[in-house]
Amino acid sequence: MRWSQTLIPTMKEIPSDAEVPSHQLMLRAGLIRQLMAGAYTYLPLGYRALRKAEAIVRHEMDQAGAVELFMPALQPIDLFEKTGRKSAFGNVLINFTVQRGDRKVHLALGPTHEEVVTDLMSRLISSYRQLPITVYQIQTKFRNEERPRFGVLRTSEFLMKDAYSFASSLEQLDTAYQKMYNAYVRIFARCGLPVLPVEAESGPIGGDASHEFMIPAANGEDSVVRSTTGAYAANLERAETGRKAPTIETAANAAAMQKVLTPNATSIEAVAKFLKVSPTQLVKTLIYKADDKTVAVLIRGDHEANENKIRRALKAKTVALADTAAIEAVTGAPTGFAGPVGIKCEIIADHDVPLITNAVTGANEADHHLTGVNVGRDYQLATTYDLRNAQAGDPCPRSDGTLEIVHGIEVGHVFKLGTKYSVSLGAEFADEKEQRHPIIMGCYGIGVNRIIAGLAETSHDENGLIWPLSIAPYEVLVIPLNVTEASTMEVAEKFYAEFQAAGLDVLMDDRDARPGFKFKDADLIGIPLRVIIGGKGLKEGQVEVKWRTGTENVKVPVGDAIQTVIQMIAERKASDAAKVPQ
RNA sequence: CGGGAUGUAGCUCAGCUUGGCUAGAGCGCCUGGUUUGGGACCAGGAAGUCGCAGGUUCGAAUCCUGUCAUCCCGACCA
Repeated sequence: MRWSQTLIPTMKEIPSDAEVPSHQLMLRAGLIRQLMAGAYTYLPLGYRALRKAEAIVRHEMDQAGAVELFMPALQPIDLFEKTGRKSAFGNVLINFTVQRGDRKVHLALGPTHEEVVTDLMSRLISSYRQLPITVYQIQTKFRNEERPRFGVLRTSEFLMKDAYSFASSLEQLDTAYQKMYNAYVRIFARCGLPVLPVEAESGPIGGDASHEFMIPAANGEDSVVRSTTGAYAANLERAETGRKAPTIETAANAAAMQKVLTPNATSIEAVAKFLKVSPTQLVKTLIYKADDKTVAVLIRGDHEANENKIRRALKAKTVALADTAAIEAVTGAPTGFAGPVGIKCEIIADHDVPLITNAVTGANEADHHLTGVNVGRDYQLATTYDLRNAQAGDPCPRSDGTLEIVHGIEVGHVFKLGTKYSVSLGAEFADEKEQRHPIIMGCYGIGVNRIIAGLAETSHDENGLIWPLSIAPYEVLVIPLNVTEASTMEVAEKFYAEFQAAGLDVLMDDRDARPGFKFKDADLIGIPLRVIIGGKGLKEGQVEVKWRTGTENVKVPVGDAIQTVIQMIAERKASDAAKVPQ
């Protein structure tokens, strides 16, 4: 492609609306333009990169034995009503009614395709002999994000590769899951993305039933916990603290319990400040409604409760903070003064709570707290649980390392669904004894746009983008320094034609602009290999070749240059491919 | 949905506090010329419903009210 004949609107200045690096660079390099919050046009350069990512995803899905199909984005709302996800998605699900003749039809724009694919397979699968099978598509998804942000990282319309596996046994599901997991590792490696697979909230099957693939990045929306030894990585929602259940006994130096006046001190900070003690000395007593039961959850003052962990510890379906009436019913006091001593409900505690000697807790009485509270003497615990979010410095649950917290961009997710959708949509198969069972499913998503945005976010320098060869919109950029010089253009045109003939993706900057201007744009759009033709070099019979990441220009005789460039690209491809795990 | 900020030319911004003639600059764009190895220079030129609506006023980019949009923080995120 000739630069003058395509549309690459580079910008010298940073658009004021863009804050994160990927957004700034993708705008400046002419990859995207915004239509509205959360909706972006992919300009020619951006679309080429997106399609390259798409091609890698498609190739690896095919290699993993998944079969491609294409489902409608437009979906009937009743499928979502059957699975309960109309209310689960709430406002995120874009849905509306349209008039068809004399009736109204209620439609949704697919935020994902579990319903559609399960409905489809329920009609197509009848026997265990047809299983297992994995299908996938690459398609635009729609979600009415409450707050689209970070440019292209979080949008209301995005390209997703979604795959769904259908199995007749847990063993088949495990195999399908592992194939997808391995394919994901290869996909991100081929895209040049340093992803971290982390354990994620896993839903009904439990165990290692869900992994997210995270790009470590300062602007990532997810918090990821990882061990310094590399033995463990998990989403903060999921991460174990690595703490063990302590022996529950009253400390030898337990002080007497005292009731103290703490007017209007209802928060941990206020109480700590008022009594001049560290928040680590306090016990937070959170009153939860677990299904229909009211429960007091004890967490150390400086820790954050994790509702998923609480729900699992209580074996409840749902947990939510209790309302004021329920709190007053068990504490006999207004909100903010709950404590374990004398409370009228079940108590569960985090591992770190009984370790606090002479704790400060609420007194279950307005404007009062207790000091010198000790487990075993003042309140009783049978056991303790992991109920809080992990923190930096916690021990690693799998090794002798410690945990640290990093931010990450979620670019992929693999998930063992189980039978949630097949049960609600009646997708069943008959086994060899003609017994009917719900099909066991898995789902596997990749945000294709996030591959591009993630690269822009993490692979750049002060001059612009740095694309890996596999995703770069063009592999080679030919720069004739002066397009008004016939001798320069003769060489440039020959190179351009020969590179194309050799199957390289080549862009030629044929604009009548000064060299410095072209170099700045070249750095900005980040094409991996640059061939510079003109000036003194050409008089000496040489052209210059430079990697975007390199510091040195390599001078090559004009006659050898075509072969040299073709070879450099081939070698880089080979060395990139060698880094991809089998 | 709660909090904060911003809307003036394609982009970055000034002008607004204290209302006053034809609304400015840099970059970009067009024409001509000189230039040509890290975002050139000279001369000329085009381009703006000052987000939108209403109000106050002799007079509004500027003051008031409403509204829309965008960005950031938080809540939310199968």
